[in-house]
Amino acid sequence: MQAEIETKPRAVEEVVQRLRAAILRGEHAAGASLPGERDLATQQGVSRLTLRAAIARLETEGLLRAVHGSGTRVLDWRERGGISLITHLAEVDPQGFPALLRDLLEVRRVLAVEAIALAAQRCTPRDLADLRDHVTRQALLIQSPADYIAADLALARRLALATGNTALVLLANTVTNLLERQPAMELAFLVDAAGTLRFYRRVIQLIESRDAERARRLAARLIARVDRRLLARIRALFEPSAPLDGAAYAQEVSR
Amino acid sequence: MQAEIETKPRAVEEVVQRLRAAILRGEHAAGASLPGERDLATQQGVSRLTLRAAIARLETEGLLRAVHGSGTRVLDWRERGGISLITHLAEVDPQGFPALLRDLLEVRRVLAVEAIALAAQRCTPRDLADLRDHVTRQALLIQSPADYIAADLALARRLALATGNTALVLLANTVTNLLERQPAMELAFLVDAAGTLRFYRRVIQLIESRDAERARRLAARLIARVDRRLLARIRALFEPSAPLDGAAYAQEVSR
DNA sequence: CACCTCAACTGGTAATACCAGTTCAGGGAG
DNA sequence: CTCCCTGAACTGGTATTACCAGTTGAGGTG
Repeated sequence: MQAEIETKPRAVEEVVQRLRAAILRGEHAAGASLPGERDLATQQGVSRLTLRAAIARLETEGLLRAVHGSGTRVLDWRERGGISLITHLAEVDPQGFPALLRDLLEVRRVLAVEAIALAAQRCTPRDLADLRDHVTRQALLIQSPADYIAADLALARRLALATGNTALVLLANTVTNLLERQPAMELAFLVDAAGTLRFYRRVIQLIESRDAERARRLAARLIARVDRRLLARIRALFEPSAPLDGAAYAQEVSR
Repeated sequence: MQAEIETKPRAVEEVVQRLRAAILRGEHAAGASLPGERDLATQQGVSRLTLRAAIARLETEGLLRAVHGSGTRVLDWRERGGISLITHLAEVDPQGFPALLRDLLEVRRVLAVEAIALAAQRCTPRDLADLRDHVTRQALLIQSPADYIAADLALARRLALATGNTALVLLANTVTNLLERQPAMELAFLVDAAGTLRFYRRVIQLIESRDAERARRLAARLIARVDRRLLARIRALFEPSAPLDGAAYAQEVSR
């Protein structure tokens, strides 16, 4: 267990976060032009090179568009912003967390249901064994939140692999890679780790049945119920208390 | 119409493509280390700076992981690769295009069905008007493939916005941003542009009905049929002919 | 033999100069 | 006066060089 608690944040990373937060907060209006790279670099206290690296990343996130000779314009994140923004939106507006989680769960539900159905239809015996192994090993990590979460995300990747659908695999990777680095959202699943494990075991049973239609039907109900409970708990946490930062939230959620 | 036919590819872009293709082709084994940045830069004929920019992008795509002091390792794209790889997988293995398209359609179907249902349930009158406007305007572009595709992708974004689900909006943006730059896959939809427009009009009717459950049921059937037809045509195109490059493929598809 | 240390890797930043598109004001031709 | 065209002065893109900062592992030291 190589404790990765305090990885010193790189300069680029800090600039990215500052700029991203400023844009999401609307301090740079959509459509407006950013200051020139030379100015912005000194303004952020880094070299132009580092500033450029930051801009490049924000470009891939769909927040900026740099045009050679013209300038760097701020895009409307609702029009162009990529899925990687979803965790950072919660950072900018902590009160919006429950709403974002609801949205994310709505998407996860339909994707998970389809994944389960496809897996029931196409997964290999080896895929199935992998999934079973994974769940039993994850159960042992229930005391260690960080490892548990990592295992949880890895399980999602396994399920995607079991579908034989490359698009689903890549999509799962995109989201899990994201949550691995910004676990704030994934932490929500710790509110009922034991229940989640039972849920996984029933999902595996559905896949084992090899009946895609039945799996789809039952999984839809099952996940809808799980999501409702999860969301209710999260909303309850947000009712009385003040806005939470990541650490306090993690502590509260994991009890 | 500012003809954007020949935008000179930037150096970074070329390096990214070469490295990505090499990795996806397996020329750099997963888990292995890349040559040092100094060596790799001279080897690729660019400065170390440019090479670093390329590496940074491949990191966000989930193909590489650079560790300060240690080196840059190649990741297994099936484990970590993000959704942005889906278009490039087709470039590396043109024969796999129909399979990838099938996978992408399977995912699109469930997301689109859910989006339609959510839109029927929550969209504002303004959202609905936007959608209607968009379809009528898109119909006028049927003769101009590039514009038609752009409009098609924009419509997907509008639909996502109409759901009021932020996760869905960002996900739609991620995929459409991708396809805008690498239209190879989106071109498939040109095989039946007229049919697609009819399809859109029926979708809007479903949303207008404001009956989420009915919309979900009918949309699922509708999309399944559209996808089957589309896939059949694409497979037919790939049967007799040799591997196609982008231009030839576009010409063939749009007739 | 175990431990520690240090040199030689590795990637990360900085500073500077220059290349290459875009823009737009200003001047000349009609 | 209008139009076009040119060119300086922006903008982002690349190259070069030097140095900082983690990692690693071989070799010295207890």
